Amino acid sequence: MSNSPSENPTVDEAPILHVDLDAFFASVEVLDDPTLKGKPVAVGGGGDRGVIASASYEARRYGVRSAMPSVIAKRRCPNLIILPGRFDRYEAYSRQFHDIVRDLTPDYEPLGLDEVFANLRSLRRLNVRPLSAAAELRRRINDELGLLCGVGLGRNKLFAKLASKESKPTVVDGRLVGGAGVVWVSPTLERQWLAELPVRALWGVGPATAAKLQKLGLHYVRDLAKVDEVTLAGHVGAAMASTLVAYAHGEDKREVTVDRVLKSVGHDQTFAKSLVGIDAIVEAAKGHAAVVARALRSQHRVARTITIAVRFDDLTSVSRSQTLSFGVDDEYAILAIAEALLQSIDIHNSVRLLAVHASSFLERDDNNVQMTFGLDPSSSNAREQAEAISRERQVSNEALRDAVDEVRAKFGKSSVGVAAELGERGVEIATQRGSNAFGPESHQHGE
DNA sequence: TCTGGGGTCCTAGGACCC
DNA sequence: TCTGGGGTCCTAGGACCC
Repeated sequence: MSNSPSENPTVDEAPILHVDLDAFFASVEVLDDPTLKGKPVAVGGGGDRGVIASASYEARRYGVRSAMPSVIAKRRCPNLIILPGRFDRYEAYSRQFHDIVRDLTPDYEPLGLDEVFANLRSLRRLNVRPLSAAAELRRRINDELGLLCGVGLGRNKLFAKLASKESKPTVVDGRLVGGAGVVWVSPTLERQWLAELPVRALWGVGPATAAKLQKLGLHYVRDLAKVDEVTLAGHVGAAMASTLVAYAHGEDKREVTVDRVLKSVGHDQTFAKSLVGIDAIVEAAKGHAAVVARALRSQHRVARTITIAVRFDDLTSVSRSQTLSFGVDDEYAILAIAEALLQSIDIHNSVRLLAVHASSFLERDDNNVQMTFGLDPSSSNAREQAEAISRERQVSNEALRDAVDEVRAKFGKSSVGVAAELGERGVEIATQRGSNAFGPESHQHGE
């Protein structure tokens, strides 16, 4: 369903562009180590519980796909080279990718490291044609980064994304076929094309929703176009029903949002060997808290809500969260809350995954605790600053202790003895940082 | 085939305030 | 005394995306 040669849409006809880098992580690995070229390469977890994040086209010929358990991937392709992933490298390439897109227009929105939506409307006055802009984008990404990509053009995000998928090469019977590079869905064809797609092709329809739709006899997008939205809402929820019906009619109100604001950071880890007992879990939580704290500080954020989640060996999960009246960004505070929350969970089984997340961000300047003590950033008196920080930390510690107490009170009934013991340790951990008020970290505030 | 780690958004119920 | 309803925040869980 690609563009016919005679068609050359204007920016008004094809305002939205979607670029998707081919086999991104795996391609970067091959660029950094040319001896991998032509071999089946994947990036992901190599262990028993690993999953493939990205697979080269050579690996795809054997049926290796992203999100596939590595054990299965190895079974399908015994020679598969599974690499652990070097995200700093992918981020470096991603930044260059974004630089190239930005040369086309600053009006773009990244999705993960390897995809971008761009709004071409601001190019109207420059008389830029979307097809030539897309071709130039591909050429630069290939020349300057050594990466291949697919580009889709459409009336909205829905069609641009579907088109970029269509632009990609696919594996059929072990052979690589197609790969138009740039695809535009023309208005005369878009309805019919959409109608024939399986519901699973739509954004937001995953395995669970697809199964529900299947039960309702809705297999293709054309089926969705005829369904009563209120009835559908009874099965998939109001928001999902509304967007699905809109998509089925080719409507997509999502804008290209240039500066999306980060809303949460977290760290998840699936252990090669499940953890047994609360002590091992709390020990692991220390590392998680440190990772999350670092992420918060690097984003210049403080978080009011700490969430922990555990997944047991039977694959059931539970989560607990606590929202504080103030924001935190250091590992001791995060750990104190996380530990109290962990104590509230009935650890009835060995634990395969532990997650610690932070959300409800406050700008540092809006943080209640700091506000209360009116730290004056204009003051050049280092000693005053240090004393203010010390006071602030003390109050932070008291507030933190109260917050830990609150968690204990909320969940404590079932395990009073354990909770009491935790409380002591929680405060001890919190105090540890307070005693460090004049340590290295105060410099960044002080002088 | 037996499921990662980084995130986003939605839902439903309860608490609380007016 | 018994009662309503809207708005907002919090919590737990689920689904989805790359």
